[in-house]
Amino acid sequence: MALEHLFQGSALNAVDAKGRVSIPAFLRGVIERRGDARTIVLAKHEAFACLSAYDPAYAALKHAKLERLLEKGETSPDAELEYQQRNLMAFAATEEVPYDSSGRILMPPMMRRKGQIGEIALFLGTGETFQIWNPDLLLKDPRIPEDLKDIARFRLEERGQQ
Amino acid sequence: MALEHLFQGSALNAVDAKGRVSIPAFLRGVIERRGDARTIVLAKHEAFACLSAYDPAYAALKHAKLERLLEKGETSPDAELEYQQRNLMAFAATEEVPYDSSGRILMPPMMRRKGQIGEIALFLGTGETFQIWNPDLLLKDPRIPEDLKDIARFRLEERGQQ
DNA sequence: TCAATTCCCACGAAAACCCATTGAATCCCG
DNA sequence: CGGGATTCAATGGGTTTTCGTGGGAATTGA
Repeated sequence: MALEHLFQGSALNAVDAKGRVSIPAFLRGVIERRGDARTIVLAKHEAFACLSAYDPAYAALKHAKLERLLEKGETSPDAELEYQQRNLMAFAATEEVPYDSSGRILMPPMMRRKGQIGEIALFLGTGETFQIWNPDLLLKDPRIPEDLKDIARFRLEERGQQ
Repeated sequence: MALEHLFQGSALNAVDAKGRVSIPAFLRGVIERRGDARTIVLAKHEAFACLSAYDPAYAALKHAKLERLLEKGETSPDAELEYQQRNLMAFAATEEVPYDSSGRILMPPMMRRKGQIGEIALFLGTGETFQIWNPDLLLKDPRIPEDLKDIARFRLEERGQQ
């Protein structure tokens, strides 16, 4: 597998009154290098109180990964069911949204609620995908490494001083 | 693993008013021989009060290693969480910055603070990666071998005489 | 018709780009 | 071997472009 271009870095962007958010340029760059889409796929993260996001090309890859998992651990009826459930989550519970010429998406209301995103969205690159957080929720989560919280605090501070 | 080209040597460069720093040419040479990118990845060093830097190719290698680890030992929820945490640290807590035709990067403010880099940056090659130090902090660190501090002192002296 | 969505333009700050200078290292050729 | 010429690296400064963001006009649809 191994994707050539990886999402990395962090940024804090505003969600305006219309629900628009700029996808940071450095993430858009990766999306457009991976494929020629100007679109992102949004999903609720499986483990954290945030959204998971990626490009359409990655969605296909993810599907292939699930298939492989099934074929490896197959024979068990549990595995089959789990596969069905994962597949549902991977595709039905996601939304694909395009970004405009200035790099903004219109955050879908359902996703905004699922991710509990308020007026400010924290973007975190995680390699194959990236995450979108309500920064306050990240700071509260005990599973998040302290060093990363420092970064979130720095971004908040940076923005506050303007 | 084993990368063919290794970072070595030391240099002291200025950080100007705009936050720009020249990446020493001998380090750039290694980056461009490893891959064809003209960018470096910056991260806070895990142990020292400095920054760790490397090329994107090395970052991808690191990622592939993590992936393999997960696919081998997965299913345990602990393993899954640890994977998430490592991924966050490896990608969200780092920044990728391009250098221009004259070999300079714009040191991101967050990294500059994390590494406590002032007006002068000390570059040290360490094989697979290189480090960027505030020279004063290096001289103060008791864990740094005296011989290395001598090199730092020499570089400072060299520069002072101009 | 009114509300909501999409499109378009505008602005300020920041980043990327371009050019110029200096000093050091290297080359070249007698 | 020496010394002038040439190249390259590091750095300073100005200009252009991009990015994130707000707001208004146009369009859609109930």
